[in-house]
Amino acid sequence: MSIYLRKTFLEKISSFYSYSVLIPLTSLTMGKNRITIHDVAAKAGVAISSVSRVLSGHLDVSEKMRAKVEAAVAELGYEPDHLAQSLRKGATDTIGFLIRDITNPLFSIVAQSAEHELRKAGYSMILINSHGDLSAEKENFALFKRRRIDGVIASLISEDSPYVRNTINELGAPVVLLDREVTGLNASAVICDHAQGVKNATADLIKNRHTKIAFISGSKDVFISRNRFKGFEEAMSDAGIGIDNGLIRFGKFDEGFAYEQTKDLFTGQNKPTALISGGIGASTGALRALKELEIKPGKDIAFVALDEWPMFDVLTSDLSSVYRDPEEMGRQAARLILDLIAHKTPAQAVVSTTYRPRSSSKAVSNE
Amino acid sequence: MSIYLRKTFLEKISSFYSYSVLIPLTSLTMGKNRITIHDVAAKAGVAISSVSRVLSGHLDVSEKMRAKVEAAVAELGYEPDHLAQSLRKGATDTIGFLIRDITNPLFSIVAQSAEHELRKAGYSMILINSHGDLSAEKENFALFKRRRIDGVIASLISEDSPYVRNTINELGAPVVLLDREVTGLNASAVICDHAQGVKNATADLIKNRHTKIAFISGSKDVFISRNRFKGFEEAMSDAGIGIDNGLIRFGKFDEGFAYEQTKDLFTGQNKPTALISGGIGASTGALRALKELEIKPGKDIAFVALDEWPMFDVLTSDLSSVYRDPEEMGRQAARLILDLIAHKTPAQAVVSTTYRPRSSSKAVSNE
DNA sequence: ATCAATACTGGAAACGATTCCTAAGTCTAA
DNA sequence: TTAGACTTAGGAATCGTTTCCAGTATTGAT
Repeated sequence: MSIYLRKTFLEKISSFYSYSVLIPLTSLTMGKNRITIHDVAAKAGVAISSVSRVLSGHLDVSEKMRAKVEAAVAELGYEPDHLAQSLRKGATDTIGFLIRDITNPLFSIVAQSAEHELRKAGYSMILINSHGDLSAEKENFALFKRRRIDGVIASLISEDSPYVRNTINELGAPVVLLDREVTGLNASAVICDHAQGVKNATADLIKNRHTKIAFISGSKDVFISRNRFKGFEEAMSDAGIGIDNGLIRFGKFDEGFAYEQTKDLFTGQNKPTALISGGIGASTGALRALKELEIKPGKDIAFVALDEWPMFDVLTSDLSSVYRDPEEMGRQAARLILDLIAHKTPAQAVVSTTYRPRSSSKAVSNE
Repeated sequence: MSIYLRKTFLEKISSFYSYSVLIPLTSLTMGKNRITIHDVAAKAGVAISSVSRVLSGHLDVSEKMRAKVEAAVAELGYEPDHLAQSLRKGATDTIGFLIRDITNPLFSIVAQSAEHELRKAGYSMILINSHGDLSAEKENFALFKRRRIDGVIASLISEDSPYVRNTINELGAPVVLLDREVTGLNASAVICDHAQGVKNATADLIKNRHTKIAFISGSKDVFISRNRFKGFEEAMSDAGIGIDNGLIRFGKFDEGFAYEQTKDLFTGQNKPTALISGGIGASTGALRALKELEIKPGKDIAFVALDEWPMFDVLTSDLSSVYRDPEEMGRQAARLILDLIAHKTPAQAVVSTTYRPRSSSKAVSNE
């Protein structure tokens, strides 16, 4: 037996020589001499199945065997090949993270937080960006499938739709969605309770005698916009103030849209006295427009940004905000995907939002 | 409209309970019935080797064979298993990206930009964070090795050292380093020409009659600090101004260090009239300290931040900066690692920095 | 001392592809 | 018509593991 093994070992050794003669450069850098379970078995004089058994902590191994194998492993510095393990076991210990948009620093924090959490559980994370492109998103799911990812955390472009349902079903792996409501699927979700924070923010503006409050957000078809607007509506109706539809601007999430709408709002007939802008892109656009119009948030008008971005508190001129904790979102997403992999039933995690009043919302309406 | 919204919201609340009732079936979605090359071969009535040959575009296949196989592939919707391909080919088409620190939004942009570029070349990217912890960094390299990554892009914690050399050599895959000088290795690097931008910034401050310019940066052992300081020194010596060592503060990259140093500088005897802070963390700390001291950058003192962060231009009170393009860094890193994988010789890419004067550096010294 | 039960171990078959080697088939030329 | 060259297709080995199955050695009971 052991003779046979030794023979194959020598054969392997000799094959290294022929390789290195043929390709001296690559073999030097690429560490062609990978140590495999065969080498360990040969060194210890046992069968490869025994090595595997020891390493995977199987019950039926004698102390002598365990000692022999562990000595050989230590001496050779053997580490199992994750690739081969994956192929055999059918699990890659890898989670795909699909991010929708580069420009949103919030999501990169979510991603990194999720990565940290997953790593603790022995998983790695593959990060892919869709660049806001729907066909790229579909392609990315296909890539995940080919790579036999164990699960996906996704910040989707599209909303609940047959398309999403198909894609997720075809994937053949559990999915956690960020800020999306998708029903009737084997998918969990991390949902933010935007409404609560926006409601509090709006109520605070109303307390400062604002009634003409403008509201800019992305597409109305998307959960996040609807949910934010819901908080806005509730606060207004609680105060008995009618909503002026001319001040409500749904459209796109990008900076350009918010920029134009803000310009339009504050150069028109019916000027608002306060502005709530939904999303980081939108806030950026709105602030840029205000700057050009020489309107000072906190002085000339009241302003609340929905979502914060890195260094928000230090760097902005004391902007009020509705805050959600991106690290918490990442942690929850990781937890949910691990639960799904462990065959628990899908669930939703709700992350709360909090209104953080700063000086920009202190401007009092004098109308 | 609002009725619709309220309805979905209620659905959401109740979904905590209803989900598990509606969908008890995890195995249905888990697609156990994977289609393999065997299935395709059987369907087409040919050998699996022939299927492989067709799919890999090998020359010696007849038209009839190609048609048969392609029909079977299309009908079954077959997609090759990337895992099995990797094992056989010895390449995983995967690049590891090692990021040093979550808190730096600049690097998350670098990562995403690199990912975009690598994806175009058929590679995926695994993202791992070291959280500034040296032992975690070492572990992460080991993980990459076990996963048979084809190459690594790394923003290292440590500087050129035997430790780094060992780690990289043991990895057995090419490496691209970000902002690090490591010599005598099969490693490429993306290096930023910090000196140039800092020199221009300093010269501008000098032009406004500043001579007492404070300089805060991280550890002096690190390339980025040395290189930045070099630009500072050059501008000062060009102007014939001696450097006051009491105003130079090397230490750590974190916010806390810069905060303390700034407080110390501006409450001491020998107050500077201008401040250059190196790195995003440092700038944050410095700005926070200045805010507490009620010193206004651009009015009471001149201020230049090294590196920008997302939405820099809109959100800060017109801070001057030395800018480097993180997307360009990502692109260069991707290009370099692909070159190394293609067995080209290691190279360095130099990314330039530019001084962006804004109002915060316009304050003129009146001493 | 013999037999059954138990504890370990080794061999071999997966996992899903690629690729080398060889054999069969086709075609041209003598 | 047949030998030789050239295509084309199939079989089997391989990548590095895990895991099932069967076989041997050991133990305890009768």
